[in-house]
Amino acid sequence: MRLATWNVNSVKARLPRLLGWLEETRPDVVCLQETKCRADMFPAAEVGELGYETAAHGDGRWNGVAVLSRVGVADVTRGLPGEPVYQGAAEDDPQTRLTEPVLTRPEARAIGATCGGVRVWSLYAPNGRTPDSAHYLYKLEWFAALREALAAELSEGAPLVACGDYNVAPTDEDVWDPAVFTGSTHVTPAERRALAELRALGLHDVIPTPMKGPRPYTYWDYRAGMFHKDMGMRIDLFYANDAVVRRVRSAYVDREARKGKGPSDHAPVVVDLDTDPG
DNA sequence: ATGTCCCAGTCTCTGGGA
Repeated sequence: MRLATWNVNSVKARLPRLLGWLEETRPDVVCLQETKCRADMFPAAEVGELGYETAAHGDGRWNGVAVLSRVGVADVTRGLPGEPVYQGAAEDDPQTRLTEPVLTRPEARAIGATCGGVRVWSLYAPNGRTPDSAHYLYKLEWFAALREALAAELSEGAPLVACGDYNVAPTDEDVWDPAVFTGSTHVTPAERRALAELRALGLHDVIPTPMKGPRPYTYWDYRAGMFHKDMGMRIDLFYANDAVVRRVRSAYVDREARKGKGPSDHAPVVVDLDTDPG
């Protein structure tokens, strides 16, 4: 069974590349993030022609997550119980308030589905912007809601995967130059503590093989030739419980998908599992 | 590092977000 997670940075803009990648890579289950697409606008028919069922959760312009599966989609959950609502715009200056309406409902950052006997979560953590911002506090609150949701599901011990764009580099090894990130989000102790609390629930970080270069980065900024200089970050994570980890045969970063014309700024992480021993 | 890409609305440019 082949699973993958990929922040596509707009499923509409990436559709030709997504379809080509699905045909070439043939994953059984794909978790997508930053689809930037309302659920009813998701190109389900196009991926359906390749044999995939879709479960999508989207609110339009930003965010958006989905699960594609050719081994079934059941028990779809959109959002997290108790997930926070970002109120930052209300605290900003009056001009911002005029142009950016205060959110009244949660953002589309989590969707869960059961696919081929595995409970799968596609996750897109808030960016956090700067550590002194309201958005950073929102990010930490979102992780707290995620922890509660996963704790409830993990208590059964059934196979579970929580993968996606966590917008946190777990260690200094997971950024190209730790000195550059001093004072920035993605590396703060509180964010890393949020990841540690998830692992304390019984989740394990399935670290992929980089394929090229010393580190398995999954994201490289579009600007300044960052990809070609391998100045990246590992922020797309594949967290799995014991029932999944003991079946992991291999895992890799598909950096080929970051090359060429019109790529996402993230590369997919692909994980192959042995057949469930039963 | 701040060199690009994507989105929607103000719509062949701008501002916001990452």
